[in-house]
Amino acid sequence: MWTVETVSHVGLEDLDWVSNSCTFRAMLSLKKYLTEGLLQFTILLSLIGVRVDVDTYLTSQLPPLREIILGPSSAYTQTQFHNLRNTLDGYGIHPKSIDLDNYFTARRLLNQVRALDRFQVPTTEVNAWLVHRDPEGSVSGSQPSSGLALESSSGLQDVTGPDNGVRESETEQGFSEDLEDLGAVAPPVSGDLTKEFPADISSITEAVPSESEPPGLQNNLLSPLLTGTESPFDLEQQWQDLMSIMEMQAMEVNTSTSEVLYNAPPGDPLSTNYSLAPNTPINQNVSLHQASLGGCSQDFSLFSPEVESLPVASSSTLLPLVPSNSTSLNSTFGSTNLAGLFFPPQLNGTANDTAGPELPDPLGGLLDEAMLDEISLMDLAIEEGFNPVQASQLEEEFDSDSGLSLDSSHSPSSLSSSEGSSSSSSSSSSSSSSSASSSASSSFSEEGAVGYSSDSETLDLEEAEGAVGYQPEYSKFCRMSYQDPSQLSCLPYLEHVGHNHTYNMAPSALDSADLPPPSTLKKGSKEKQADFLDKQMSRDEHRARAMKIPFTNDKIINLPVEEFNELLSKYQLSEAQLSLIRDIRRRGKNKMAAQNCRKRKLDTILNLERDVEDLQRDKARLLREKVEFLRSLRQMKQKVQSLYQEVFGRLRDENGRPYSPSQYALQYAGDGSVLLIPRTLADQQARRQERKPKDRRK
DNA sequence: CTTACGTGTCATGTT
DNA sequence: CGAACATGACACGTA
Repeated sequence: MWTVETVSHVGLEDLDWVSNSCTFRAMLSLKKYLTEGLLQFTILLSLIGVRVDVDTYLTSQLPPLREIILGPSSAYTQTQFHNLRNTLDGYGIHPKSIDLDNYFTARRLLNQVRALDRFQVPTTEVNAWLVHRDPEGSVSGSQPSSGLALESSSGLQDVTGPDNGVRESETEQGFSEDLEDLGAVAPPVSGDLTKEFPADISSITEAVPSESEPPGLQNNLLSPLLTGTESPFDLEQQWQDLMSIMEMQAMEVNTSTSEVLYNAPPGDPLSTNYSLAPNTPINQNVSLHQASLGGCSQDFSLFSPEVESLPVASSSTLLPLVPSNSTSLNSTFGSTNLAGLFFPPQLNGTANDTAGPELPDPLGGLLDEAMLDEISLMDLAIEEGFNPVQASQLEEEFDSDSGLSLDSSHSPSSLSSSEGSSSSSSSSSSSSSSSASSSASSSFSEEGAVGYSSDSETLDLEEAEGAVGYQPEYSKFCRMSYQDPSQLSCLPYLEHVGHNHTYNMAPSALDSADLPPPSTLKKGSKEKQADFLDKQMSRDEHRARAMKIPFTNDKIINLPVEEFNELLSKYQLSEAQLSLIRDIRRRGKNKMAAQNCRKRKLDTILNLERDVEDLQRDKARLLREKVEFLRSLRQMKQKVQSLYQEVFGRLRDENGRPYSPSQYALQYAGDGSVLLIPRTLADQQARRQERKPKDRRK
């Protein structure tokens, strides 16, 4: 049902409050929706110019696109202008958007996506166990100290100093728990190493996750990192998988971000399916214990001080395990720049006196991949129509190490983006149409009423008749801004105010009746003026005058039906007059309708332009966030790798010698523990694990 | 003269 | 069913 409605024809300066307002009007028919949807879609595509792959980032959650494709036209539906000033905070909803739920949902989800810049990693613990051959072949979990149980070594414990009591107790507890899990079920082992390990070694690394461990992300992130035996290709593959998972999760806007990041979907093959091997053969547990990753729950993306101090904290637990030849932890761990530790594949100086092959850098491939990904992002951003400012901004942000500044919705690049696009993509329409609309239609929106009055011309005419310097443009201008409050007299129902009704009188009578005394105007100018005024009159006005219609066209057009009929009944009118009056009324109303229609159409275009700009902003923001995530992930991996190397470098066999990275590797288990296993087994597991995600993904 | 644009009008469909 | 409204298409005037 349509009440007195009009188009909110907004100028650019009005977009703010218009975009923040929402009104809900009657539902249009499905056909209309489809028609309008096609129109909007077409306009949108043409406005975009370049292909904007917003769906990749926004799926279909943003109202504009969704509405365009699926349903109610947000921009091209009718407006109850009374509500136009109702504002909603923040992200623009289309003033005529019907689907408020969609809007709020999209808004909330967008906020959640924005919140992704806080990349949190829950606390977890890394328990490192030495798994190696026991010369005696009879080590069980109940005898942890028989082998390399360094934490039971009093000499080593002394290193920790007196303040380590708490950690020791923690260590003891974790140790015994792990013994239950691992050692207690470990059968006596003897003979060849590989034979020693159970058939289902992979189950070790897929062990049951501990409570403190997020099922999804943590394993996803860490498990591929700690299997240092994988080839760069494998790691890249895993990294790609990781990233795709992250992307999917990040874009899974139907669930909260935290849920996405922390709780993998129930069927997530990467997070479930962990089972502790019933018979986990451990020869000797020990050497490293509870090398903690706790503290990672802080904002990881920034590597806040807490996180930076993490290695130090863990080092204190490591200290008792480490013989005297360890390097300073601060020098190796506290530094943010871990590249030196990292990329030289050799373990740090403390590690290796064995001339084995260098430890393959398990993360080099990952980082390279990350770099490539980021670079490709940059290319993508540039290719897909971001203006140079945006692109350079993106580049700057990526290059800068100053942390994350992801509040990009109002970032300079966003502003420049919108400005740039509005000045470039819509230069023609926004410069011309917006200027036109801002003058003509802003008042239209302000006033809102349809109150078209063909009388405006008449009024101008009449006013001009009394004015010496009549300006031809004035009539037109008044017509354009007939909704201006100052033009209330143009409104049909106020017509009687200060309005003479000699409009339809014969020109001669009109002249004599209305014009100022002859003293002020010469007859020649009077005639000229009459001619001019004749030209100013519309055709219908001329016709009405010719047919001697006894009332104004304005009344004919704008009077309500009853009053209109009443008016007609007061006069004796010929059939030709009645027909003309009906035509005048019809045409007049249609004229108003056409004007409204055009304003609405223009408004639609402006709104679509704004939607496009919003989407481009969103896309740019999401791209920046993605880059930030990649950076955070890279930093986290560096940390993990540093920890890995640190832990590995401090492991000592029964003879106090470090383990060769070519023969042993630390294996990350799902329950947070870390096992030292022969590299051959690690390779096997890596291969096995590598296959699984691929199969699952299909 | 051509073209783009604004406007009015008509036909037709919708509310 | 008629009035009012919406809109595509066309005509016309003008810069």
